[in-house]
Amino acid sequence: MENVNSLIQERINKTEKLKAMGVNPYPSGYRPDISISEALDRFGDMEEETLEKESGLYNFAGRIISRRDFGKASFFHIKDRTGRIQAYIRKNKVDDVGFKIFKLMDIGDHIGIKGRLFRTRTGELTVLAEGLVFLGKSLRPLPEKWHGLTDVETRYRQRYVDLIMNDHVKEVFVLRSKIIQSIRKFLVDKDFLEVETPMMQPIPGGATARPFKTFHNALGMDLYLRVAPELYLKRLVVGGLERVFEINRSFRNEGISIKHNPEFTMLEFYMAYATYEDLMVLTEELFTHILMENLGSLVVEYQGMTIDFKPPWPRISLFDALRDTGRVDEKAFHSREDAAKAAMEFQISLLPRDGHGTILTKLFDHLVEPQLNMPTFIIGYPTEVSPLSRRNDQNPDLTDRFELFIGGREIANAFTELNDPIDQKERFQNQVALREAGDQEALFMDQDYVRALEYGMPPTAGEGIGIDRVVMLLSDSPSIRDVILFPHMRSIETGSGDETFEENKDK
RNA sequence: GGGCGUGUAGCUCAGUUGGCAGAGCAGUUGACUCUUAAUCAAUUGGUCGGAGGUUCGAGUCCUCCUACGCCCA
Repeated sequence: MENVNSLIQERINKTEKLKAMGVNPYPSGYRPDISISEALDRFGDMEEETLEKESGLYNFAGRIISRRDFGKASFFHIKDRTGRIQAYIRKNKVDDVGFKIFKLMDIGDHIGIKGRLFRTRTGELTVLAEGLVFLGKSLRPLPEKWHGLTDVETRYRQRYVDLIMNDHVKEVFVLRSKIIQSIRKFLVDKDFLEVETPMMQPIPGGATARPFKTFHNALGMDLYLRVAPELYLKRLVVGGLERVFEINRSFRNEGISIKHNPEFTMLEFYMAYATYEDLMVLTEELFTHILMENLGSLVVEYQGMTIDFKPPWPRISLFDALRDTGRVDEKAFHSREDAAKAAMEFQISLLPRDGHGTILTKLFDHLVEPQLNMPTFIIGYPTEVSPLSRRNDQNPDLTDRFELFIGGREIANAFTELNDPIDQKERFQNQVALREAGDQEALFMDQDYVRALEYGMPPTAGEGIGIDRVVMLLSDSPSIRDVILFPHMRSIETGSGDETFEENKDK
């Protein structure tokens, strides 16, 4: 158990004193009748004389976040979800017991204040307390008032403290929620149906990525956390749900970085009778909608660069983008050997099983992707790296697919869906061969998905958009951890008594 | 997996050439009924991330481990 330090002990002692006075340190049932922002909005601009006449008695509630004590009076600020306001308590305005209770309160405690508003000599709108209710004891001291909490590890591990101390953090997560609402509204207005598909899947699919594995005891079977909802959503299109979308978590058992969290949120949507070209237009429309609704502008400052989202966005083929760098020999586009040679020049690690298309895509990822700051559609992905995409009619080695890059990162991936069950089965077989050759990211054979296609999927296009990355762009956040409330961290040594961990270790 | 950096009081941080572990804020005690980083006086608080080593002596030097950050794979 953790050592109880003197600061916590001091607060426990105060709690005991409150109890001795007959005060419940954790009461329930108190209801504020005005929020802080409401009070500020309604009375903030009022002249002092009007304020005196108009301001009635209100019940406020909030957490004490600062205090300036005098002998028989005190100024302090309280904070609720909507804002912060100053309060003033005077011994002769509340009774002796009330003031004694206040003296036992600390920064961090929750308090209910009955009072009316006035303006101090310095002009700040302030609640003059006529009564107070103790609403909840905080046993741990909050970080310092001036520097606040800056230690990133503590900010992520104890997000609750981060949220108390850093208003900007809360704003990011409010924006995140609003962005998701905008997306939902945009799609619902276009007659898309929101659905939920399995996160625990017997066969993981829909993306080339390493999955997490778990075990269902009652069924006696392995299950995987999904790496994408794709194959289930497309089964629904086969079933006649011609426009579907899902916004939820996917899981990838890969490294953690500034742009990767093991669980992340993705929007995937599928639209029958549409092509990947239609989706480029739709994507521009969607981003315009999100940006105008939440930021009121199509121009965004991100980490010192200015990103202009005004459509149309350039569409460049992957090979052309690679050519345009001028850093890859033309021969690399025509033979695997020369592509491999080019990759070696840039110290890109290759595997013997990597085909020509894979090598060129790796070159693109290395040389082009980080440079694509303005919204850019890259089209013409090799079939080899696109096992679920429809082949291009002119060139079957390429697919009807695009990825969207913004701020040097992949934001979206979309394609006209492969709805030829025979071609799909062959693609799966190629993936299985890669898996057998040791590629842990390769797709599994999914017979049921092939069977679904055999019933006939209408011509369809689908897209996945990384929500976390979109929120990063719109909130000017450098790390994905800044837009995920509880990002993954290594667990701190829990000691030998952690039975839950021991029990699951063998699985 | 590799490289660089960081870890000292509840929080934010100093700590010199290896020589008594510090400051501000918070806390405690006292004064104070218009302050807002309130003020004034006094004062408590430490597994210097962990283990080992070098040394008369280690927060400081060395090795290993650990967590976090950044870069690379």
